[in-house]
Amino acid sequence: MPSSSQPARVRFAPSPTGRTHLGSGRTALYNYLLARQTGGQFILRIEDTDQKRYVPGAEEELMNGLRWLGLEWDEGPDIGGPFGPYRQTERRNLYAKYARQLIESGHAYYCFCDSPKIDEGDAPGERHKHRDVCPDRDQLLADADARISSGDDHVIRFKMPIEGSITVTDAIRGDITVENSTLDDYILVKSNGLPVYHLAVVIDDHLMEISHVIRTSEWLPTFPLHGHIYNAFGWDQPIWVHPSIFLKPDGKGKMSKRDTEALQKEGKSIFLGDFEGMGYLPQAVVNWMALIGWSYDDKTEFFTLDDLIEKFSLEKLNPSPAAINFSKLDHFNGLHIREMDSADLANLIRPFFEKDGYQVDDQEKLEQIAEVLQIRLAILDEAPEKAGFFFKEAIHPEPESLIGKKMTSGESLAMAGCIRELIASLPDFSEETANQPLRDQAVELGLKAGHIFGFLRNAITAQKVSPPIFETMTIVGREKVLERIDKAIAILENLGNEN
RNA sequence: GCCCCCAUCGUCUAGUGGCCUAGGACAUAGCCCUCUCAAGGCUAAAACCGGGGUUCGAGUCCCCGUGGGGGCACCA
Repeated sequence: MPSSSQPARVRFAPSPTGRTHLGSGRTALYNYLLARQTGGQFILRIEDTDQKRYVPGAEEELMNGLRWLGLEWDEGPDIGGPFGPYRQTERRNLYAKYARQLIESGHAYYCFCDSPKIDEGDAPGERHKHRDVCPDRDQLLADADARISSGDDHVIRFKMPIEGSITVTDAIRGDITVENSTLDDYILVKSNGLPVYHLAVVIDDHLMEISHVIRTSEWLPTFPLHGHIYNAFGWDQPIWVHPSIFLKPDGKGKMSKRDTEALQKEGKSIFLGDFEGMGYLPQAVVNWMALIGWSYDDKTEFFTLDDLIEKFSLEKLNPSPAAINFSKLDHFNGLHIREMDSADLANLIRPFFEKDGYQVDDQEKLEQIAEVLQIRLAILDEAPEKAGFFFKEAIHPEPESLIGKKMTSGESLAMAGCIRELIASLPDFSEETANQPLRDQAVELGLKAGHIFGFLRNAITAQKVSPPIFETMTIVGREKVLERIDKAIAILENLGNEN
């Protein structure tokens, strides 16, 4: 059931201050889903009013990450749109007019205090409220204007009502009422003339006709302020939605820089830009993220992006904070790998083989390998360790691995000879033609089929686990299979000579 | 410290007063299948934070505790 029948205009509005996290990915996803479901627009807006924290390249990584996930935006800094510009620093001239409007209507004031000094040394708990000490709060506008024209440094602050309360409504939590006495005269425009988030977000969301603001619960504490600003302008508020934040895997707090680094040491990461290289599918990441804080029903968990567009609903968002769980991502990745076309899988695993130094020049072979790997892979990254032997010129099985359970090296050698002869003598080589004869051979030798398969596995792959042996041999090819058996025989002979 | 939010298996969750003897999924263990490994199938263990109300009846509503989380910048 759609959350809203009206087309939603939603935005994802990150600030380019660092690498893009999973949490941002999920926020973007929810916005995207609502837009697509209702036939509305998904807008990308860059909130870069803090030049000090600006990180070059962050914007590019962000866009790459969203595109990798499949979240294409309809309006944004790179593609433009009817409500542009979509980068706040490019909108800077817009904000002054609105700030002045707030001042003239008595909802804001010029403040000439040196507030950093006022607060200096105060512990957060002891910090007094600015509005209780500010001498400029009730200054005549004419006087303030005179000081400004004489060049006095100033900021613009919201004139928070001293009494009363405000009620704002969050779509997943309901009404939230806060006493104005617990709020303060927040800065709206910095002394450099740029607006802070609180002002810019309200103005931009209003001008861009945003219908739903979906952002994480970190914004809940300043949510009442945003409500006040809307009221001061006399504007209608959008529908507010604050999905909960992600907690680190142990559930104790959100990811810190230290946690992030620790995670990377275990080969994991919460940066969107890292998932592809780690071997995850965007479909799986989307599926996984969507389900941290949202659910469809009591049993369905596998979703494609299209499924999510159809099934997503604001009503099923969960208000409580949720720990991220990488083993579940692995599981979803496996599910999505199994769902895909094996030729596509081949192209996806290729770079992982190449990264490990394998020469992948035979596309047909790669596709056969992909087919065999498809149900055995949870993470693409595992492909080389499971199937690297297919690309090796020569393999080196451990001598002991060629000796069957409860068999001597001599018996194993004899068995190997019989197997070699049989495989070489087959008119045609395939599972159909080789399976039964090999099993018969085992019986003839008084052995179990497992002995023969085990020997072949070790001789051909030099691994104790591998894909099913017939599929493996088919891909390797009879010629190379015989070569490797010969090598194994030589190893066994050598072993016999030593004894 | 102050403000705000949250509270069902280890984790993600279903549950909107009787359908709950609390359902699903991941992870864990066992079994089946089986040439190894997977995949798949079956099974097991595993939760309503506590106390008060309201009600014929509470996981579900209210209050208080407790616990967890977030925020308290001329950052977003």
